[in-house]
Amino acid sequence: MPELPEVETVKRGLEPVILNRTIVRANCSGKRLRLPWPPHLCARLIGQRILAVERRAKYLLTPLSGAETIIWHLGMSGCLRLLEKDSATPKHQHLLLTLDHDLHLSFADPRRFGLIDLCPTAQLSQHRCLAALGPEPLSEAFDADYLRQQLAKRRSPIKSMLLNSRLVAGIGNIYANEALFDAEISPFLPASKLNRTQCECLVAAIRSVLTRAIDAGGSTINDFIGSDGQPGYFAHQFHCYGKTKSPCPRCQTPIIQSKQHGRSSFYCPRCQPAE
DNA sequence: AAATGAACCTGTTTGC
DNA sequence: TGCAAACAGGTTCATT
Repeated sequence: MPELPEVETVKRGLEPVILNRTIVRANCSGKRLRLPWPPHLCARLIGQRILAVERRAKYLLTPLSGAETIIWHLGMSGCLRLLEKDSATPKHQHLLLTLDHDLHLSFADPRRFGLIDLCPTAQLSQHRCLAALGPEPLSEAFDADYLRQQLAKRRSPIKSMLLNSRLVAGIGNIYANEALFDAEISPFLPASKLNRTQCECLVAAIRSVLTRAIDAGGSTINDFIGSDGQPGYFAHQFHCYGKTKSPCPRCQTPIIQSKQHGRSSFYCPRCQPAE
C-alpha cells in the first residue's frame, strides 16, 4: 500500500531514467480507475517529452513538453514501474508508455483506486485532486504553530485530523499510527486537547517517521527496473502498525488494535493513554 | 462548518 | 477442506 514515502521512492527511482525522455507509444486498458480516462489520452501523450518528475502528497506529477501534466495516483494497490523491452505484461496493467530509449513505464493497479489524469500544467493547482490539499508534512509550512491553530476548534480525534488531507497532505493510516505512537499521543485524544508540547512532538514525529521511511526506501531503488517484485516498496520496521498484541517496544505492554471510522488504529495503552 | 459514513475495487486473510 | 465474509485502506462525495 503506497504511502507518501513509497511515492517519494518511486519518484526518485523514476526520475533519472525517464526525465527528458519522449513518449513514443501509449496503450491504455480502458478500464475505469478513480476518474474517467481523459479523452484521446494516448494520442495526446505521444510525442511529448517528460520535463520533470514531481510529487505532491501521494500524487506523482509529470509535466510534459506539450503544456499538459500527467497526474498519477497509486491508490491502494497501484504500481508504477519500468519494464525492459520484452518484459511480460504485468497483471492489471492500465497504462503502458513506451519511451524513446526502449524502456516502458507501466502502471498497474488491481483494485483500481488509483488515478491517471491529464491537466493543463498552468491549471494544475486548481485540479480537483490538488486544489484543497494542505501543506506537505515535510515542508516548513507544517509546523507546531500551524498544527495547533488548525486543531484548536476540532473535536474529532487527533488521528482523524492527521488523515484529513486538507489539514496536512499525504499522511495515510500507517504513518498516522506510527507518528502518534512515536509522539506518545493517543489516537483517540480530541484534537483541540493537544497542548503546545504535544503539537511540537507530533510534528517532529511525523517528520521523523516519514524521513526515516524515505531513507529506507532509497536503498531499494537499485532494482527498480524490470523486477517482478514491488519496486520502491520496502520492509520498514513499524513500531505499532500491524503489531496487535505484540509488546510495545518502549514498555512491553501489548499493542492494542481498534477501529476509528472504519480504520484500524494501533497504539500502546500505557504510552499513549486516552485520558 | 464540521463530523461521519458510504462508495469505489479485488486480492488476501479469517472464520465457520 | 471449501466457501463466504471480513479485511485492507486513499480519496471523494453525500448526509447528518
